[in-house]
Amino acid sequence: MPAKTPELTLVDGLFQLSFHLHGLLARIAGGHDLSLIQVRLLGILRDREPGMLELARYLELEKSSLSGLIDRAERRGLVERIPSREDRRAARIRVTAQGRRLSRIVEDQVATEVAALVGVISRGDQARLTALLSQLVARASRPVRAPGDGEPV
Amino acid sequence: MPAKTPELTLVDGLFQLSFHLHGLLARIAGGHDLSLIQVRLLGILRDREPGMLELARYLELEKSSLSGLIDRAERRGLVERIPSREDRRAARIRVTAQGRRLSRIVEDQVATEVAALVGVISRGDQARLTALLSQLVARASRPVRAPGDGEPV
DNA sequence: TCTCCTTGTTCGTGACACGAACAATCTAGT
DNA sequence: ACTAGATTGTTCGTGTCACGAACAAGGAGA
Repeated sequence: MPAKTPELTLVDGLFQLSFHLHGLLARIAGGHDLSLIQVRLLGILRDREPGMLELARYLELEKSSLSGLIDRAERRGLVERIPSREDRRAARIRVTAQGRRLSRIVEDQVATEVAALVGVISRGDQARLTALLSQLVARASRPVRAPGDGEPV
Repeated sequence: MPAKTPELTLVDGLFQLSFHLHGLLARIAGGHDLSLIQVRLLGILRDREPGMLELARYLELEKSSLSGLIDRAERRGLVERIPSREDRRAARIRVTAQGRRLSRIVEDQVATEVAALVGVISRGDQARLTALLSQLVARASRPVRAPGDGEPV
């Protein structure tokens, strides 16, 4: 493995930006007494009303981790447990009006800051960057497949 | 599904990629029983031997948070506290050979996976992406200064 | 009915982070 | 030299987040 290839610089750039964005998000969320995971939670609940297990899959958490997370969010009035009528074990998680409001505020603030950040490059470059990122994200969200694997049927 | 503004799509792309990279790093680190913060710690110690306060600044942590972090890393033989001879309160933190080895393994694995990820775009596009990221990172790493602030003396 | 599966909680453990309070030491002013 | 204050790092109590094991309750199929 050669030491200083152009790829390494790209890797560095990707991670530096990645850490910066995470820090930005954490800082803004923290300003509203929210953690990253809670922001993700509210984001997911924006257009869904999942059960605990479903929510655990979205967040890639164990179900046991979720109980406490929802407990704390519910205690703060951000979400509520809606008991299911078909299945008396189950509950659906719904974001409250307050949770939605808070989520919006954070989103707007993040969008503003990131817009300021990407404002340093030209419109055309922004479009190019968007296109490049789209390709990477598309690849990233596809499960890694061993070479020679065919398309799943 | 055309978005309202191109910026929003760019923001989404940035965050999706950012989360993916964080997850990738966390997954690889976890495979070696390391947390993200410990990987960062080892990375910083790669070419430094800072005191606790200096290290806290690098990691953006409170000094009290660091004691436990170093305790755990030291217990696992990844770092060691070197008592300073000039100042008997202070200690410098040094990565051990084992810590360096582990850090290398993680770095290589990450580099490999990210290289595979960026491999989906052409060499030329990789260079373009690197250039664009560099601009963003340069902007990001400049501290935001309030209007009227002078240079610190 | 009787079993097995599913849904969600509880409990114990541990990493991580913070602030307040503390001990030890260094430094400056007198 | 001596004292007052600053600096370095730890300890302690608190809280969030995450996990796995064990559990209760309800559903579903034989």
